Amino acid sequence: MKNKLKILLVEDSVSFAQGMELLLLQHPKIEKVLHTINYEATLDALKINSIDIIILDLNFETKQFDGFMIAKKVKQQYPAIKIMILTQHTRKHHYNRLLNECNIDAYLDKQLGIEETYAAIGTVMKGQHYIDKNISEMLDIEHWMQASMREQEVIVQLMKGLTQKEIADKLFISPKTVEVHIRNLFHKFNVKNTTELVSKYIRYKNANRENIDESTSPFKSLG
Amino acid sequence: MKNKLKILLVEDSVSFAQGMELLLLQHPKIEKVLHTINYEATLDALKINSIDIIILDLNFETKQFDGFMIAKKVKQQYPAIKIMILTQHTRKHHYNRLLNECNIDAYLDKQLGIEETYAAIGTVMKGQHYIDKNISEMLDIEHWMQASMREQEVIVQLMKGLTQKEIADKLFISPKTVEVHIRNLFHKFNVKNTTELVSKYIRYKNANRENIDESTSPFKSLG
DNA sequence: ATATCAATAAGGGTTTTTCCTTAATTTTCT
DNA sequence: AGAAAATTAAGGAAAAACCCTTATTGATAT
Repeated sequence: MKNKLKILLVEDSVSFAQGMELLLLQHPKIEKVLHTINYEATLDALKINSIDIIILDLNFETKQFDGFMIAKKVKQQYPAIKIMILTQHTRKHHYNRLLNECNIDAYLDKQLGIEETYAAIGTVMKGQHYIDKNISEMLDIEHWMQASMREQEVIVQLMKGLTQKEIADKLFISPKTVEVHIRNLFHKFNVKNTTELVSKYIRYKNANRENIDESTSPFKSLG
Repeated sequence: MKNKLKILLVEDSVSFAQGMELLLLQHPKIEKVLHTINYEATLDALKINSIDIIILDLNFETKQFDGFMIAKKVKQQYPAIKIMILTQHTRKHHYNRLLNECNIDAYLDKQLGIEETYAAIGTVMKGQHYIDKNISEMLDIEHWMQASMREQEVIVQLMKGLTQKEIADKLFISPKTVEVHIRNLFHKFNVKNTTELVSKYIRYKNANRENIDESTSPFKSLG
């Protein structure tokens, strides 16, 4: 990595992109940061600029901004450009599609700090893939998505230290039913007891950090 | 809060301060960000500048940079200035000393995002105290510091879902001893069973985020 | 419409955890 | 050196967790 890097940030949240740009430019190896917000602008930018890395924010909510399409098209036209995915909502099928169909180079959790991004850039420029720890961990226990509502209610009570009997009283069901829910959770998530269950659950929850999720942009009002 | 805010950042890690400065200046209500790295420079800066808020990074490791002294002195000389503490290693006695002796206005976890800082600034400028959620949670279970080495080893195995017998075999001690360690932990941390124990433990560990702790600065090399 | 899945529940049995007490040895701190 | 805390361990008993099987109801999906 002798030359300085030129990065294109594809991100539909302008304020987030601005903060990101400032942080990226802090790094001595990063020379230039461009910013586009959609498919057309991205391809236009690539025509007139030489870009090393695209950092692509996958926002699956909006339809007019399809990260998959951008990733695929760019990799076809410019195979040398590294594509790094930034996301908040990881799903296993997204992950598989991006890695296999689109040949992306890195997969990062948006909630993580800039240091994670720097590390990913280093790895990717060496020609290796970089999958962020939280995301790979999350994928392992992606079964959480398969947990039913009732099952999740039970886990929440387990974390508080309630017994099966106490949970039954709280949810107005039989202790035997609570037992079934717990046993089903054991099988779904391949754990041996409630201790391991909540252990995995909390680590997953934390990898997802849903409490911070509300604020896509770090720039809120001061009230 | 009609006027724009002038902030003084007291921080011994220059790179961290620079990133922080950029982020703070992103906010429309923040006009100016100064930066000092020690006691004398801070008092000098206060003599020639009108400052609204001091964001003070408490680094308890180094002795030449005593956050307590700065906080106390500033509050004596300039009672109108709000002091916000940024820290990575929260301890209950630090917290008490800062709030009671030094009259600081906010207490924040360094690992958290800029949005937390913005929220804290808003609260503090209204004259209220702001104690970040992670920190208050951490203080509640600050007893973790009282857990012995052996007890912590046992918790780690509990999280993996091992039974008392299995833990005993792993640590080459009697199951009865494992039982004693677990029972002692119950009393120390005021929980009812292992499930609640590991639940609290992981949440504490995560509030502390020791895995990210190594890197004080977000600006690492690209390798 | 019919198969699949979520949620409910029970009987009966084994294993594990949890609580109570008591106590010896080692380590650590003052 | 002496006190305090950590680590070790046991016997006995109650409570809870865990495993297996079977079964009904309601919702949802192909």
